[in-house]
Order: sequence, then C-alpha cells, then structure tokens
Amino acid sequence: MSGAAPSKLTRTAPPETRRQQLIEATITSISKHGISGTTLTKVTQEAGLSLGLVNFHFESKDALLAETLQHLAKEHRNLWTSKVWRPDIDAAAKLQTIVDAQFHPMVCNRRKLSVWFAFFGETRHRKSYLQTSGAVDMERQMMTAQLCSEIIAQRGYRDVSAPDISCTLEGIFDGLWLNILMYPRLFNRQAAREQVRSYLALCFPEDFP
Amino acid sequence: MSGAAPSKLTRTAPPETRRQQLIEATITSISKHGISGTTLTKVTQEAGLSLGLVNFHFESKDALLAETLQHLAKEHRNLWTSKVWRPDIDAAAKLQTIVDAQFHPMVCNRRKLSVWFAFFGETRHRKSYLQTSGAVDMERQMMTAQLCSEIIAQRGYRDVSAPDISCTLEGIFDGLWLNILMYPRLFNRQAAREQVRSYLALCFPEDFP
DNA sequence: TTCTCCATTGAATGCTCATTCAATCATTTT
DNA sequence: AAAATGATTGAATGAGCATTCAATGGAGAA
Repeated sequence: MSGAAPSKLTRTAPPETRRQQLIEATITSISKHGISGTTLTKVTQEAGLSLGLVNFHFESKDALLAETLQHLAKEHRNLWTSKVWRPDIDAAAKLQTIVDAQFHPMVCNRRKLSVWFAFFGETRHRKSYLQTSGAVDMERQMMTAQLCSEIIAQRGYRDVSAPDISCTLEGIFDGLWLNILMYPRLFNRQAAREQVRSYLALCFPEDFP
Repeated sequence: MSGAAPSKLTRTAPPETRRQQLIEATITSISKHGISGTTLTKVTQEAGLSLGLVNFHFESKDALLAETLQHLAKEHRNLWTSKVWRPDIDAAAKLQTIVDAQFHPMVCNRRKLSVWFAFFGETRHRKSYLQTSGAVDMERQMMTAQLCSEIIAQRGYRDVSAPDISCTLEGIFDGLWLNILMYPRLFNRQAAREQVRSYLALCFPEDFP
C-alpha cells in the first residue's frame, strides 16, 4: 500500500478510490435495474464520474461485475472468519457467529441481496461466481459441519447428523435471504435470525436454549 | 376455442402451439445463457422458428418473459393444489404433498431452477414476478401454515409455532433449490426431500417418523 | 515556472439487438 | 378454382450499448 486516500475533493484520485467508487455504484445500479439493466452509463452517472473511467480502471464491464461480486464475498467472509479461529470461544458460539454474519445489516439488506441474487441468476457469470463466492460458501459450510460435529461429540447428541444440519442450514440461510429480498414485509433480519435459532434449538436443545 | 391442435407436421400451427414452443425455447435459452444473454434470435433458433414469430405471437420480448414465468408458476402450483383440498387426506400427508411438489423432477431440475433464479435476480421483472408466482408463493405458505396449525392442534404439540415453521419451510425450500442449482454435486432432489423430512420430524416427531 | 506523467473526459465507432413490415406461403371459405 | 384469411419469413430499421481514443486537466518533479 502506498498511502491513505485523500479526503480532499480533488478532480483526480488514486486508482483504488475510483475502483471502490465504481464498485459501490455498480452495486447500487444492479440493485435498482438488475444486471441486464446495468449499463456503464448508469454506473458512471451513479458514481458521478465520466463514462470512460470504467474502461480505464477495469479491464472491461465483465471485470467490473466480477470484482463487484468478489467485493461482496470478501465483505461477508470477513464478518465471521476472525472469530471462528479463536480457541477461547466454544463451538456453539462460533456457530452463532456465522449465523449473525449471515443476517448482519452490512450484508443482509435489500440493496446487497439484490446483487447476490442477480449473480445467482446469471449463468454467464456462474464461472466467475464459483471461483470467488462459491469458494466462500463451501468454506462456510465446511466450517458449520465441523462445528456441528464438535457440538454433537461434546454433548453426545443422538439422531442428528452434522452434514445434514450444515446442508439444511445452508438452505435456510439462502432461502431466508431470498424471502427477505422478495417479501420484506413478511421476512426480516431479526425474525430470520430467530428462525435459525429455533432450528438450532430443535437440533441442539442444550446449546441453544 | 376453435378445435384441437393438429398432430401433423405442418408449416403453420395454431397460435397456442407456437406460444408453447416459444415459451419452452425461452426456458431453455435462459437456462443456458441467463436472462441478459437471451435474445429473440437465440429463442427462435432454439425453437426452430423464424425471428419474426415472437413479435407476432407475443406483444414484446418482455411479455414473452413474463408469460414464461407464469407458465412455470402454474406448472408448480398444479402439482399440489389438487390433493390439498381432498377431505380424505390428513394434514401431515398434505404437507408431504407440498414438499414433494417442491422437489418434483418436473419443477426441480437445473433447467427450470435456472429460470426461477434468473427472474429472482432481475429487478426489472420483479413486479411481474410478484403478480404471478409471488401470489403462488403466498398461497403455498398460507397453506403450510394452516396445515401446521392443524397438526399442532390435533396432536397437542408444545413449543412449536405454525407461522414460524411455515416461514422456515419456505426458507428451506428456496435455499435448497438454490443449492441444487449452484452445487449439484453436493445437493440433489432426493437428499433435499429427506432434509425437509428431517426438519419436519424435529418439529412433529409423531407425524413424520 | 515549465515539464512530465497520469487521470479524466466524452464524442466517435462499430456492434448487437428488439421490433417492424412487405412479401410469401398454407389453409379455409366461397 | 379463386378468393380470403391467417401464419410465417427474414431483411431492414433504428435504438442502445461497450469500448476506444485523441484531447484536456491537474499535480508533482525539476
């Protein structure tokens, strides 16, 4: 890193600043118009920058979209990875951290959820998706499966399977995301979080009372 | 209605036949190329028909997309609505019918799931989505909530809430759909069906042994 | 100050696409 | 058979788009 971004309002700015501005504007545009309705003209207008800047700071429109998704994936991942490796936290609390990350306001809001599902729906981008956030999804599911195993082993639960629970959890996560996006009056972050907790209480009654 | 569709291979065909062909080709195209990659040229080539036919049989490309989604929504709805009103079937079996519909091969395959999530991701079409399949989603959730209430009342279950379970079920349905679409090696219809059954067994152990 | 180096601008380019429509073909009616 | 009706075709049209690039602007180096 060469230095911090200048806070002054200058015409020119370091490339990293412009890239972040364009990525944020892309998120906004996709959330408003979908991927097929997102044009470089709309993105640059949203960012208050001129049309040509995208192809100066990014290789192409596709590259901008791919990096936008990477940005979201990293942001999400950062919410839980730090705590999950700490030895002083027990498995149930770590699992709760992953759940909290899933429904954290920074990630779980209609603006960002729109973008996630826009990418999920675009086969053209699935390849780049599988390389970035797909890896993050896998990593998270491996981790929840691991944590469930630990919980089961420690408490000696019967009739529950760690891989099954982690699969169902993945399902509930994505499904509640979709429903929060589509039906915000019926579904919201807090209720979703509690629904997941109810599910975990059914699986592990002693750890999630 | 003038008459039945001719089975002979003729150059001309009744409008309804062409409309169905074009809708099927649209499903195929969206599953292959996404919504933003679906052009009328690709759709008509897929259908083996000429370019101009779309605007003859449909008002516009957008109308074709909207009717494609309606087609999927009806097809899905038809899988469970007939059984659910029969008085000779108990609530748990009706709930199982809804679960089976969700993971029926006719609905739950990668070709069709691609299209569902392509629409979920497109804000441009979300309005038309809410008017068609949104209504179907609501209807299904109302029904599962109703059936859960009946099960709870009949068996006298404690510590479970019908609205919560129906919300979680909706979440699991959509989430497993997404995971089957994205990660077909880890998720499949049969396993998904069993995961839902495990969840229902946790909620209603006496009805889903 | 003057020079140099990037960042920035937005008009121009060339491409893709939805839509139109005049012409053609098939079927039904008279 | 001839006319009328309706379906089909695909080239032409024009709008919108990503990308390019020559010109301009501004910040720091000399």
